[in-house]
Amino acid sequence: MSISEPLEPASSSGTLSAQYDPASTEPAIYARWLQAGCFTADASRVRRTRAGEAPAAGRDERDPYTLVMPPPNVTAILHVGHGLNNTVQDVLVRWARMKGREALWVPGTDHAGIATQNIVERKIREEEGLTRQDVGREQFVERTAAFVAQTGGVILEQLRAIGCSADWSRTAYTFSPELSTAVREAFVRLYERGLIYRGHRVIHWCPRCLTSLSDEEAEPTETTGALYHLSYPLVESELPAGESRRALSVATTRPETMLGDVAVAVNPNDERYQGLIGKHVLLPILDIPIPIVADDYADPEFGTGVVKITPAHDANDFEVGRRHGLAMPVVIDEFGAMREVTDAGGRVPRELEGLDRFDARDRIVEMLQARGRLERKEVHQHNVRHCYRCDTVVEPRLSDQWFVRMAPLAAPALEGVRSGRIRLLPEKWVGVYEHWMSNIRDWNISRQLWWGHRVPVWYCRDCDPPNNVIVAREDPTSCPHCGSPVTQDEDVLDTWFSSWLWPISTLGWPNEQSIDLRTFYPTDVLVTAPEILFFWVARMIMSGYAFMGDAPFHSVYLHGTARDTQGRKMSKSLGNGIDPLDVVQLYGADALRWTLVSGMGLGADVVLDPADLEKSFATGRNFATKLWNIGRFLLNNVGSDPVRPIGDVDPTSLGRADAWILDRLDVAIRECDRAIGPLAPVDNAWREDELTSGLRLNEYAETARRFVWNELADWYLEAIKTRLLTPGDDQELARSVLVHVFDQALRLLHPIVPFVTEALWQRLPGHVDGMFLATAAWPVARAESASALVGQFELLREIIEAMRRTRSEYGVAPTRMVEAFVVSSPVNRQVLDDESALVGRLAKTTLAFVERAPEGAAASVIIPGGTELIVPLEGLVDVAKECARLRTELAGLEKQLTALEARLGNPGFLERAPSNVVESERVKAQEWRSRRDLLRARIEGLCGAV
RNA sequence: GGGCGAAUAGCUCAGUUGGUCAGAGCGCCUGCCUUACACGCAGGAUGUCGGGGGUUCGAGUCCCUCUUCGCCCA
Repeated sequence: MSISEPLEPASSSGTLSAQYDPASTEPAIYARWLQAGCFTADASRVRRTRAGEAPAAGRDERDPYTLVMPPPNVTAILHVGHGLNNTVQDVLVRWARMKGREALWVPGTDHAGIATQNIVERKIREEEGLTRQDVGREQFVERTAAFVAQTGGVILEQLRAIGCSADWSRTAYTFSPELSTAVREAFVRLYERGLIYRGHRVIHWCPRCLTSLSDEEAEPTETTGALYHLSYPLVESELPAGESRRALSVATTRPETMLGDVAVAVNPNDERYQGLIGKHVLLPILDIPIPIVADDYADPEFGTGVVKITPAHDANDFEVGRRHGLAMPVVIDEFGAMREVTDAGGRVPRELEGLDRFDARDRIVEMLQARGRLERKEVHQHNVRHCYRCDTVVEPRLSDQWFVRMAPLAAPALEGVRSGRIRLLPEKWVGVYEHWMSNIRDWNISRQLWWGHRVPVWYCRDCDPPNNVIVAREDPTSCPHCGSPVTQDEDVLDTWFSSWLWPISTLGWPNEQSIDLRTFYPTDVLVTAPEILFFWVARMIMSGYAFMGDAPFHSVYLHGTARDTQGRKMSKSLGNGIDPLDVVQLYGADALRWTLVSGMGLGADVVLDPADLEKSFATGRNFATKLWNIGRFLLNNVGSDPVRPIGDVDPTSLGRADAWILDRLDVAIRECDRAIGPLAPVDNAWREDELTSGLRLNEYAETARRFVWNELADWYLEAIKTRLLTPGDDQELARSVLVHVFDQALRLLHPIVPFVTEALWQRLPGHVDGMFLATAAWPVARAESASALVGQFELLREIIEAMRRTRSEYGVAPTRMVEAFVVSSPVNRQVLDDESALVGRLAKTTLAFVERAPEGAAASVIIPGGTELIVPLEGLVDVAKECARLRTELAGLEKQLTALEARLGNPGFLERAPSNVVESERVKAQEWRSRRDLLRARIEGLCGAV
């Protein structure tokens, strides 16, 4: 298919089908966009004023607008969460593109260390009955890479089906050679700055994945467990005189770790235990003496105030152990089984050896009970950390790991948000962010996995520490100090250590001369879910400052979560997910996108019913169909002959409806602009009032919808139907205005529903082949000017609506013509007289102008502005009912008027309220008074007395 | 245990800096196959803005408190 070919060969009748068919339209349009390069960013068009760079003269120059896509796992398949996330980004990037920015949306995937490794391990186990150890590291990595090459990145294809306008020519992958270079460079630089170190401490360990996890990856889950109260006997020979206790009671949730106990701790200020500090208790089962130490960590309020210390199996105990120089016996192995691992000679009884930690817990409790050392067991609520990838209970484990020293990195990142360089939306996340940043802990970045970036550290066989550690950009073959052989560290890096570089690495860093990096960094908005605020967003901000000296983006848009009707997060395991591709197939990508965008307040969750896609996505489908039908009407009635450009239309020739819809268009454009907000801050920092403004995608959607549906279709289209049928100048005028406002409406809507708008836009009369709505200009509102015609059309709408209400209230048959009397000012009378045909068509009413309301039974309405409408409706109007209705209206009005007049009579209000408010209240009071008087007169006339 | 946040129409939610903001969509009720659209058109109903107190000329909108529910961190 060629770009210049019409989208759909004109059918014999020249009309479109009554129903929009997204399935046949969307793929064709997407293919054209790609073919035309609509989504490919051109760095050479970008004006980026950097020191020493003069903007090139005489060229199409734009400011850049950059988004980096949160990279989905390379093995992921599209779910509605991705749909939501990427739709938001696509709306923004399409909007920016239409605003004339050089828009770049960088797509890509994440190699996802644990997740991908787990998948391939499972596959090998299922298909060949082998473990990865059987396969061997080198082989395993090769096979994983092959698996990724073969099946990975499916999700990026799927994103095209929902219309994502990413620049596929720049697709990135965290494990590509380029991005791997960035990872290594980042590691080496941080190491050189003293910000990466090897630490020996207790970390989170997943005994299933066999790797360490960062604090963020070990997710706490509220769990009902047990608190065991154990009795540790005091060493009697040491007891001070007068000590009556024979044992100390300690409470623990993990009795199996007692095998690794090396002390019990009490608070130094706890008077109950003053005399016992320095003495010993006998560790039950093992019957070895361990000291009673004083440490602030022991909380006098918790349990008995005595806490057992197991340095190798609890992070807090580890700190206590370090402070007191205690031994650190390791009694649980990497698989979570009881075993004498390190410094634990004789601590694991033979009968427990090799027993899983949870089985061992039961056994040990039995053993303690048998010895009379279990005092009691109580139900206990506490948080247990689980592996975020496989949900296994995390085991604290003493080991050597690589850490990033975070405090120095956090400082500028914290300041970036505090100073307004970066804003977080919704704003409530700022507090969460600041709290985390202010209490930041070092980041364990080493993983005992095979799938990932190998830690660029080598150890010399012969040198002594610390010279034996070699951290290098290029793989060394021998020790630079002594030439001896070197071996590389076995660990790989946390996947997030590559994704925290995403905004810089995808643009070419560490090559600081990279055109993309110089052109498109910093990026603009980061769109993601709050769940990964710490995992990813905060760390990207830190890396942006650390490596580029500037924030990676000026806005962080944290959107809500897709949930089912019971409020549960959609997930594969719950089976309550929605496949966006199902929705695309059934109703089209536009329906999916519209539903998501219009239903999503800033940061609010989107509730969908996975059991009823029709109900969930009808909103979007119906809207697309409505647009389609507006287009259909337009094409059928305007034809394909070119229309006069709106700029060439003489403004004084405009009719009331024309002036009105053009005014409504301006209002809609302004409101859309305000809702979606400023593209970027001026001078790199948000003003106070801008910190929370914009990115209200749902408001933008609603405004655009209201314009095209409730104003353009419901009123303008209806108003001009006869004009379009009658050849002549006025027909030309109406054609011109209609095509213009629909064109503008399509532009406003395109970022949200790109397919149907593009399909219609390309069919508008005068469309030049090869032009795309995707790259057309965003509408600009005209300068504000108050045309009398606009108010006159509003009067017509009021009259028509009043007539419709009256007819409906009295059950007048829809087809029956009704006569109504009008009492009004000469100006309004002239308007109504001019437009009698319109009123006749839209309200099925003929108007007769009178000086005063005629006598007799009639329904009546007072239009704002003082025009009276009296509808006789012989035989239908019930005078009593009408009087009651009018009296109710009058009562309500008088009540409000009383309150208003009280306010205006209040000196406090007059003195302290802004003058414009007072003034508008005065005007309002005047209007209400005259309306009240008219109502009273009407009631007197009809009902005799008020 | 600490911190943050939310409670607005039957449902899902808007409501930026206090001054018609009591709103939208869906749902519901009534009447319409009006030659673009029944995935539609016209009309309609519904809220003590969680309870209580306070500040203010004026409060869903600010403060305090209670209740309920989320999230994050220990």
